[in-house]
Amino acid sequence: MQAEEGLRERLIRVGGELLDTEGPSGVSLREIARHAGVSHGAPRRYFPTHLELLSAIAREGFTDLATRVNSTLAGVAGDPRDRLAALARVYLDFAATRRGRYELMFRHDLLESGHLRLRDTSLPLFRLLTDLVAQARPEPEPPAQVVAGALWANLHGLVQLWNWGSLTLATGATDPGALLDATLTAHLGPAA
Amino acid sequence: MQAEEGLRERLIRVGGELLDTEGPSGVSLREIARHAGVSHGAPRRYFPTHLELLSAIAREGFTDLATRVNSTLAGVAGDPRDRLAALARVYLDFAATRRGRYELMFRHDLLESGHLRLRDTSLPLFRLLTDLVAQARPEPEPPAQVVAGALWANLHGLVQLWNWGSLTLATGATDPGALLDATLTAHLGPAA
DNA sequence: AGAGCTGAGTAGACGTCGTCTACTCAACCG
DNA sequence: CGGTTGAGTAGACGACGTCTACTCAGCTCT
Repeated sequence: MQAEEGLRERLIRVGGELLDTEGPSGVSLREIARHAGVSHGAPRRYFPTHLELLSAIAREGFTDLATRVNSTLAGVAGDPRDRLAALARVYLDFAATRRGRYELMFRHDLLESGHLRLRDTSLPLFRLLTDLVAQARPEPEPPAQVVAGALWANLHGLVQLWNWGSLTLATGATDPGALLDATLTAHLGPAA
Repeated sequence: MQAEEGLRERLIRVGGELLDTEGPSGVSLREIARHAGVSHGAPRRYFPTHLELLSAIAREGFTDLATRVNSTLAGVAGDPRDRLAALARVYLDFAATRRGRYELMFRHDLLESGHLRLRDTSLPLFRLLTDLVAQARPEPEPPAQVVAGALWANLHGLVQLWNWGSLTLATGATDPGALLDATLTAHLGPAA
């Protein structure tokens, strides 16, 4: 049984669904309101501006991603390299299946990142990544933070270029798995 | 002496300038027309739709990037590793100084990538990258195309996250140089 | 019980946007 | 000199984000 859902939660939910089905351009304030069954002015009570509604949806996306990562990692004990690979796969899968949300999450021009403390939800994820890198790569140089940054950038770029279709065209690959393996090997050394 | 500039070229030019000064959201069709000193309907004769004007601007961005890369590479002879590093630096510099254009170039939701043969201008760049990788990394595995794809993804992600400010916050770095070095070393092996 | 307040949502207006269409008007051609 | 064409203008349309005035049910306080 679901707890009764207020308009605020409904707007976030409907907005997220619309984002995945219609893409970021189809998610106007009025369209979300229509799908939620309220007038176009109603969202204003909870989200003074379109930006803030979108930011709330993005925020929910980050917490959702964090939840998935954590629950996946709970099931992969042991070798930090394997855990890192699992994390990367969850990341790619999230970006593929919740594509609209993922795009929004990194469209900083649409987000009021500062005010809504969006980073509070993305920073723990990065810390987790850094910790795993430090465990998987005992060498002190370059620092784990730097490797983690490069690795994250690589994952993020992989997703972007893949979703855009550039990598399919350029490398002829049919799924990003091979590129993911190359990425992990490059940053962490060969798999055990 | 400049050849006389038609409205078509003027729209692309002021659009690009506006993009760098105001960001992607400020570049409405009407705003470009205003800055070009024509009525809001005038662009329609050359660009039937807003999308096509933006695509033309993005296309010009790709050819500009290619020009910069080629002229830089012409001045860096010898070691393919050095040439690759130079290419990467030009890429990052382009993204930083012509930030608005760079953002647009990878906003596939705003671009009619297929129709305008946008990829015709980006594909040669990737071929160049692949060739340099093949020269810099004689090992056959993983294939140069895969390494080049991963490297490009890494560069692209580096730019995105850097411009967003995420990497500054997460890694404490003050410029992306350290991450770039780590990236190149990861994908190509240690520098000579 | 009845008056007054409050909070949630409605409805209409405003300016801007992209697009469409009808028009002006100078240049050119026979 | 009449007619055509091509470049740009001007006004309309619907959709958008925002703002503001309003309704109206539910609550409290005597």
